[in-house]
Amino acid sequence: MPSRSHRKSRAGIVEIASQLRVSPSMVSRALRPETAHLVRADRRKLIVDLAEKLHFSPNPGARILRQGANASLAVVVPLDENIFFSEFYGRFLSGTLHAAAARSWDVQICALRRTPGSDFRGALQQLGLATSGLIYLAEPLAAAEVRQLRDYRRPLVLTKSALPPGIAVGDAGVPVVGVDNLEGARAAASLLLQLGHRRIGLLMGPPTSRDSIERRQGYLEVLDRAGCRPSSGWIYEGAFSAQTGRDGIAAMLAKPDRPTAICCASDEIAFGAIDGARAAGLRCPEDISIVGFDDGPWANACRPALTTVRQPLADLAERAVGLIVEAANRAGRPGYVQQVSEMPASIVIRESTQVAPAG
Amino acid sequence: MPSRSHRKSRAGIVEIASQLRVSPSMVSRALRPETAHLVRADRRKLIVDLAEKLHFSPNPGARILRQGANASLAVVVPLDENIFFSEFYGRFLSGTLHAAAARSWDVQICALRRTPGSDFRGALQQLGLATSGLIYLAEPLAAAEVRQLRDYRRPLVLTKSALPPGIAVGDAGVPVVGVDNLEGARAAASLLLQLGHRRIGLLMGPPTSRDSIERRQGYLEVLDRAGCRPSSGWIYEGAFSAQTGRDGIAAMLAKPDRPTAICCASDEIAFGAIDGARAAGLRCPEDISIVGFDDGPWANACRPALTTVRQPLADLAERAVGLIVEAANRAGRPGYVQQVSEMPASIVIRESTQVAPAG
DNA sequence: AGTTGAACTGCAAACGTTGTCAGTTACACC
DNA sequence: GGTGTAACTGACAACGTTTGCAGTTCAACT
Repeated sequence: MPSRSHRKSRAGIVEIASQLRVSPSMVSRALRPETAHLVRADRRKLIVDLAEKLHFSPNPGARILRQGANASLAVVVPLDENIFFSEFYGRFLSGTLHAAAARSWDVQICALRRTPGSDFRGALQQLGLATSGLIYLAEPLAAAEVRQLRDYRRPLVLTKSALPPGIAVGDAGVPVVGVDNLEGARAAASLLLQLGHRRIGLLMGPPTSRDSIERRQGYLEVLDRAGCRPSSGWIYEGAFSAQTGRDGIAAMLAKPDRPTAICCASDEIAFGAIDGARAAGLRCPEDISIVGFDDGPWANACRPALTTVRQPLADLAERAVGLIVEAANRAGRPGYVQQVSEMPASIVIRESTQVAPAG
Repeated sequence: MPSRSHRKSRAGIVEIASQLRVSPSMVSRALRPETAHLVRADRRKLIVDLAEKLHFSPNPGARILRQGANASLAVVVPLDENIFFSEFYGRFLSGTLHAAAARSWDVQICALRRTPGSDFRGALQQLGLATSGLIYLAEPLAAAEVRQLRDYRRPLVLTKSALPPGIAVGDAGVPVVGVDNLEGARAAASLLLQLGHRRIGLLMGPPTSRDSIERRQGYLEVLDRAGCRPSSGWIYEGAFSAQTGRDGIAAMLAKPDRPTAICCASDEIAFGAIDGARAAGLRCPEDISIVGFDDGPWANACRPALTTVRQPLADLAERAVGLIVEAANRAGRPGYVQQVSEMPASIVIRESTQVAPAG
């Protein structure tokens, strides 16, 4: 903990005031843009100069206390070594930073270590202590935890990915933002069909992941309608990792009949799939078309550049921040309006897809 | 800004006290672990229960004000869309989160938009308003800005990458943490020499980047000593991006004589180089060995897995947080001890390097 | 029953800033 | 010189919590 003697060294507003033989009020006024016009110019200059010289900065505690709240929100992330590597967290967070900066809000990022027995809501409470709102971006919650969250007394936004698959977004009782996985997956599957592919495989994420489930559903919906439902040997599930892509495609290629196109549940899986295909002597996109899901930075930097579904994570973050700020501003408390925001995902066509090879 | 009526809804310590006909002091004591033993068990239970029921959480402002400081630090990052994508920021930040969590400090991440004319120190001041310390992780500073920072009155740590190339780390006048680029680069170059490579090219980052300069120096030092200084056509500089790798290797392969190994200034450049080599019909590592610098998550996930220099960014972050916490705890102010911490970088040998081809 | 000490409790004073309110000054105008 | 108005100023009371201090209770001893 910061020592308390640290504070002793601070020159406060009264110190400045007494040196200048002015009242503290004047110093306060002179130093804040909103009220600066209230003090005579020459005096203001004196004050500002001295404040500058003394390296004055207002005591945050006092300011927060006085003003009742501070313009800051906390983002709760899992305490995981690699979270920033993931497209999802990285881009969402940077979007949050942007959106918050645009409103001159501060962003606090807290890691949440969840242990099964611990008081989840209490921990969250603790984390969000010094902020006006909370965006939950960490591991999927249990249904019971979502219920606990309903009466959380500060502005709170959940990401859809954190909502357990069993709960519909509309029933969460808490504002939820998410990407329209269904529509994105449908678009990807449709593209492959249009390119003439009929034998299409699926490389999906873990079956416990809401995102993976929704994407799978979107793919299958379109393929079913076209009469191209993949056989079970053409559906492979694993972690959201390159290794899953490599393993999955190896498994598919071991079968007698092989797909000419693959839908993946993430870019990373797609990279692994391209790599695995190459290792097996297949060229992408000539021999096999592959679409990812995310449109992370690598999608455009790798070769072949990846055709993929763009997750509008920045928009998502913008929306989440917007909801928080709005809720914080809503003076009275006219009850929670259930807010569900699904952001449209769109397909980005690059090099990893091509018309289906003849035969 | 959060509305002020928001606060009205809060049940404070006095509210609890009056409902229970106890003094606020008792409530305060009962609710904080440090002082809980001072209140009789039955009473404490009453208080804790009611606090729980009312979803009480202490007003952060008042607490901070009273205690003089709060256990939190701010990390200043650039307001850039892709920062989290970069290995550097991502891993450093996640390290910071870890280190802070271990000390139960909070981390606030602020984006700093730097405009040339603006008051840099003031902006920083503003950003770190509510925190006890600052880690500067954003764009390289100008020499004048570093000078301004010397008398920053709160614990502050700079990353070496942010220090302009003109200033020695020892002269910054501010604690600096960084990676020992020199030693890392030397190790990489030595490895290639040991593998029998003599024709070695360099794909470097921008000549304004301190990191790139130091890495280049490390490479050249070792190569010079072995009598293998690359000709100027074998040294290519660009952004820290895959495209630089692709462009650079294309340029080198256009020359009559080609290198058998390449040292890169970052993993990303190395990925581009591998890709470019492949596009030109060369296999990595059989025809050309390539080493990166960073050891980001992709280094191990791509094929061939990248031989690279591991940046101990988590250690770096740990050290930075440690310095901040220590400085915050140092009760008196026995002057700034100039702290320079260079963390050792070590080489990780994977698949992208091999003994030099004969001839 | 009186004494002692430990365990517990409440009062009141901070912490540093800001907004309200009631002045006080300065200045132009009659 | 008086009046009216606008511009400026200072005193003071919050904001909600923590903590030093001075009690008060209570059980265990003489």
